[in-house]
Amino acid sequence: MKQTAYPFLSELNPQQLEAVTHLNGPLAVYAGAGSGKTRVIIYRIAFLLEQGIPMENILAVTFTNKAAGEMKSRISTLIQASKSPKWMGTFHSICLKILRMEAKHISLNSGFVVIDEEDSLSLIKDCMKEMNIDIKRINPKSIYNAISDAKIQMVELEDYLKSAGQSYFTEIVYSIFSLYEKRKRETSCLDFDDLITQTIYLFEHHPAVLEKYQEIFQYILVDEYQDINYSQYRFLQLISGKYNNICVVGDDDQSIYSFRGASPDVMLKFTTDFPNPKMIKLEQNYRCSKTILSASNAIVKNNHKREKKVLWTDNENGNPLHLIICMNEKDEAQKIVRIIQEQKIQENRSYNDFVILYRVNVASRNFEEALIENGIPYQLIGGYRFYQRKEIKDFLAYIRIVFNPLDRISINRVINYPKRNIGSVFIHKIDEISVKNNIDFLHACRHLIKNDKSSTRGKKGLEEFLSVIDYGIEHINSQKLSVLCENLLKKSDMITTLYQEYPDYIAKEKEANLLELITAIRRFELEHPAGTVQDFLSEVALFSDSDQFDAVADKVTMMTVHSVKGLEFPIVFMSAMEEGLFPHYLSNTNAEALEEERRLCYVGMTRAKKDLYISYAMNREIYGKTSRTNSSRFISEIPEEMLEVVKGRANIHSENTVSEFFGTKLIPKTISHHAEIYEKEKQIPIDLDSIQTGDEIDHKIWGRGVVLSIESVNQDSVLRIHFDTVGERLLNLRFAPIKKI
DNA sequence: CACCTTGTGTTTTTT
DNA sequence: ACACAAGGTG
Repeated sequence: MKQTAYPFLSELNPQQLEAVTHLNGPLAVYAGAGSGKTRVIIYRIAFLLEQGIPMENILAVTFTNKAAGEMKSRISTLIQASKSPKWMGTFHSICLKILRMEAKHISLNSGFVVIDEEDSLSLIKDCMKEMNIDIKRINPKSIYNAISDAKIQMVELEDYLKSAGQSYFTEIVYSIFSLYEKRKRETSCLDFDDLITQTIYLFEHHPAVLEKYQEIFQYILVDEYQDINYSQYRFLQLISGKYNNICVVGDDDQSIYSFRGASPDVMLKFTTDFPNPKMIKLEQNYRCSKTILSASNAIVKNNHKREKKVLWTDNENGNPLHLIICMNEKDEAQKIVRIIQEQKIQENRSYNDFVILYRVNVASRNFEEALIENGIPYQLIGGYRFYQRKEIKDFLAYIRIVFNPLDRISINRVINYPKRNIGSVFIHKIDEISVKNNIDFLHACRHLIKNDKSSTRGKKGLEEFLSVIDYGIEHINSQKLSVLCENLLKKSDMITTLYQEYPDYIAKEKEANLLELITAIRRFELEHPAGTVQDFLSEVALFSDSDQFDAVADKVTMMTVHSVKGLEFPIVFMSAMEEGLFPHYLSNTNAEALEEERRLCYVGMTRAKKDLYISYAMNREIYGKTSRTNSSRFISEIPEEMLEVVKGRANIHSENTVSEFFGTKLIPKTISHHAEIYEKEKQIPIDLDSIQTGDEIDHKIWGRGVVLSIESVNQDSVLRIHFDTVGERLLNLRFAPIKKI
């Protein structure tokens, strides 16, 4: 190691420093929540570069593309160089890059298309229909899961029955699996899992290629190692095989993707998997207050399957956790919104200090409404992803067909959209022509147009469809992608159709989304001058929710607990903490799944730097019906002295009566809280109608003040009050913590 | 073939 | 509540 002083190394604690400067051989860093994990990775890369290791010999695998992007820019700042690491991204994007370059070795068309889960599902449905398997009796999603599982476990199609066992179900899976693979091959498509497994296949069958990449990837870093699955693990083993300079960073307590094939013990197994590994534990937390950290520890320590570690922090004790008890989900949303408004004014917070977390995406609805109602800017991460919206996927389908006329999934999607009188009967007819003449579907279409002299409405529609596609194919080389897309959009008549299909305001939004897509293509052209349309399309397919999170925008963030991993916020709301929702009822059946829910809860809680609010509603409408809830067992795992019930007026618009308040069944430990909150709710500090100009009031924080005026804004009363301490302030009567003197 | 009605199921988390 | 599929009618 060179003896130069690296100024940035002085910012590290001894363990971090050790992890950063460990040069050769396998290294596992157990990095607890908030222990400076990202910092270690970035500094380590910077250190490697300082040691003279070329940028292109460093591979850094991140969990999201966003994380990769952030890492790139942070490294550039740190080493003050404009060039950024070449090999940095998710497993999927890295494998994609390799496959594009090496496709020829495994007789793959290098212009292959990446299909997302929705596409995979619709392809599976098509296969099932073709095989006369009733979609109602067998859930296509379960087939998809079975296929995906097999791929993750690196079970090849031929070995599937041997490996999964012979049963009614596996036989069906096997037959659909076969057809699914055949269809994908015919149309040059790869699904998410193929990206990884095909790369491994490539390496295993072409030692020379593997060796080339082993030589390239001299230093490997893997973030969120606890969330990798078997195939990804296999990939790492292969590429690290020569130099063995692999550094993995993770936290088994934050393993929350076992449903995707990750298993928390990969982390624990690292020592036996790689030769002479070094282990470093980072146990100092720099993020959370003492209270938040110990409450989180109190929860996660109930898990049995974990590496023992004790996180500690030098941060101050901070406030207790805040428990918000709500009548129903609407009340919950209002209470949270009020707290945000209150905190913003009183603590001078900005909106991006807050994040509202929930276990399931559907829960975002009420918060969204409440935030809109109160004019609070927000960003919603997940749910309906931009590139997954129907209109976007419809239009992308046109582009995909133009560039890959074999793409049957896309053809099926838009051959009759906009409506062209092409129904299932007609499509079947084309299929027959295609089989009989041994030509692909699109050629069969042309064949039909030429040879079928009848003039049905469908035939006319087909001509229209072909003219759009042909226009695209014709100008594929003469027009820039963005220009071509603009023209295709016009030709396809999609926008006119949108206005016929939807009410104006919705159609407008969808049109805006499509224009946004064109903008995104233009941006792509600028950023990747050499990029091909396939590159753009795959980028789109691998684009994830969390990629759109904008930390700078002054907006309240809403996202699932899963997607918040890796982020931190001063103030965190964990909402809908009820049995059945969190832990989710589907995880209630086995102990392992329950432990994962607990880890998930831990992940959510440890995002909070300063204040952690936990809320639950005693009645919740979910999937169409309202039912009583029980508070989450995780709440009762928090030591009582760390928890303080938030006072607040019950939602006056609530349909629930006070007697229902006590009807809720409770986990024993929280009963006292309920009794308490009920008493507090009764002592509402101020009466809505009893305030008038000139009254003297007492504010929780600012003390004595005089009401100067009362205005009505929307449905709220806004008080202008002059305080002795801070002067004039505007307060909303609905949530101002004031008492009349 | 499109449209409407009815019925049925399905609802975790994501690259 | 919602989405989707099937089934019937114009």
